[in-house]
Amino acid sequence: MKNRENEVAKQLANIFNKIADALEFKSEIPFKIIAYRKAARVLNDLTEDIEVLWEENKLRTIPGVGEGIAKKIDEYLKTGKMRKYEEALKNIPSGLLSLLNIQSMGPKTLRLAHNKLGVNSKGDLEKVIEDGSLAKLPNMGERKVENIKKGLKIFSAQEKRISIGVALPLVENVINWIKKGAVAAPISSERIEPAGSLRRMKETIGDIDILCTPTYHLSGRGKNGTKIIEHFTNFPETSRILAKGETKGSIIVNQRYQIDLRVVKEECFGAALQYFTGSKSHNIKLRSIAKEKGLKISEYGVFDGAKKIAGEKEEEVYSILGLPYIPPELREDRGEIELKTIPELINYGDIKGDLHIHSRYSDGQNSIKEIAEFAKNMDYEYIAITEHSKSAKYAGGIDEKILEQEIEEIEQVEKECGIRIFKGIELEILNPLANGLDFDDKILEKLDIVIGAVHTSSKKDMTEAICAACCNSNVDIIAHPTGRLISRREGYKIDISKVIEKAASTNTALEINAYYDRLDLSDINARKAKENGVKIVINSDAHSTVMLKSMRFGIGVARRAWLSKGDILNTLSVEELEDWFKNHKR
DNA sequence: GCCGTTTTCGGCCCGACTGTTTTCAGTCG
Repeated sequence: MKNRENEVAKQLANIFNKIADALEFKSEIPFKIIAYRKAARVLNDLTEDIEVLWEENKLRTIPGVGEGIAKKIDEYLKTGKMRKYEEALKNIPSGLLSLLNIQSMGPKTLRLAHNKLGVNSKGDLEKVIEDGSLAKLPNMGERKVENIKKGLKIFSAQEKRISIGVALPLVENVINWIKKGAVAAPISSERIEPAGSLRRMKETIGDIDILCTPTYHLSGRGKNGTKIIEHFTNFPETSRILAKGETKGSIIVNQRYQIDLRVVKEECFGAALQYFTGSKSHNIKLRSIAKEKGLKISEYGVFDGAKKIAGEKEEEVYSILGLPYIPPELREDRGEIELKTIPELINYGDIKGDLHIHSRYSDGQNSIKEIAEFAKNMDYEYIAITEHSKSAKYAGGIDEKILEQEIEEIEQVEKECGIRIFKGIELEILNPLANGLDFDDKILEKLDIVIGAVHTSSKKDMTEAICAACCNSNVDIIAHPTGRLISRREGYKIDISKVIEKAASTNTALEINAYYDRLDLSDINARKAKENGVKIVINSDAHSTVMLKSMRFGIGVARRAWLSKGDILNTLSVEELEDWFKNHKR
């Protein structure tokens, strides 16, 4: 039996990453660090159950796991401990290594700040920035400190928010846990749903809210709410219980994530769901509309004087105000309340294929065949294999010769698996000085799909280079157009409005990259692109088969951007898409 | 610490960029 989302493999990945951080901090040989990081990455995305592999003595079949790491995994699975981990973290204050996540703060700088200035925490770091002592260290200066300060700002802003990619699976686990503790109630229609920014599919989430009705009760006697909440607070990964009552429970999970559960009566569930979903400004506007009509909205329902006139279903709350039902992803007070008709948003089942996937040929984890089979199981009609091109050396970029070999393999697998596999490349857009694209047109013409992409973190303005790529008749899509990483860095320097205009005039599609730390384009930019008539494509940018599942985060962004099925390239059928590839730049 | 159609030892992770220097150290992808 597969354990929950391969929890143990993820724990191990986390441990190996921390070891790598610690070794980096101690300036160990880089190759060891790389090896730990690789093992961590592979374990994090592992599809097989790690404990099964362990029992069958097959740990070493995992790529990146050799004798040393296999031994450490074995030790951990046997004893729940790992000596190497404890040893690596010895003498390093807890919390210090997390500062490595600050942009421009690498292991060398951190060590220097720690050794010379006694920096042990974020607070210490802020202090030595302010009093100027950090800038006085060797090889440091005003500008470096300024960059760290900026990095710190992003780090602080994101520190308390949870990425949707972490929050959603976590909530699903918690909901399953609550359901598992429930006994089918005599009344049907028991309900449990996440609310808040998570339900609105925001890219980052503050606290996680879950609502349920008391019909989710445990066997035994006692008040329903109390029982449910008692069970909720026993969630295995709970590190602290903040509150535990009859209608509300609140826990901290894994030392970091706050989750609230509210138990609300069946007849109020719709109103409560609406209320707790927000956003705040959306709700304020609804309340003012209600007021004009002489009504009052609260989490308990819609009231005409003392009389409750709606509340069981969320739809009622809107209809009673004379509004169409507004999907959660639109509730940001960005004009959705004023709409006469709500756009038909793309649905989670509308995507027919994934057009940006890496296999083992570059830095992906799986073979083309594994990817094809997985995609077929997801009911996709097609996929595209798009490795990094040769200049992306750090990501195992491939040259023309290997690309030709890969094309042959793709054709072979396509025959075997019966799913259309487009032959593609994620083509490096070189920085302005290096001029142009990574491959010449001759080879690009052989491919079905060319995705132009920038990866280098150059501070040069990339607008012109990307616009030039749009003008190339072989380039179909621009991947992750701004290059931001939500938790770590702003994008590269780019005038996104210009890129959108150029994409529109050249019929180049722009990507919503569904990887949860990118979600790039953002909902705001994607909406701008739509308004300019740009085609959007939602891609997973998967480096492993598991990552193919992250498509839903991209669809969330698309919904928040008011996109419909018709705006999105990979809702087309195979034939329509082939047609598009052939003709969009003619 | 991993890995092997060149190897059980000796490669692997390299190049661009920034900001610090006066020839180079550190970060990033």
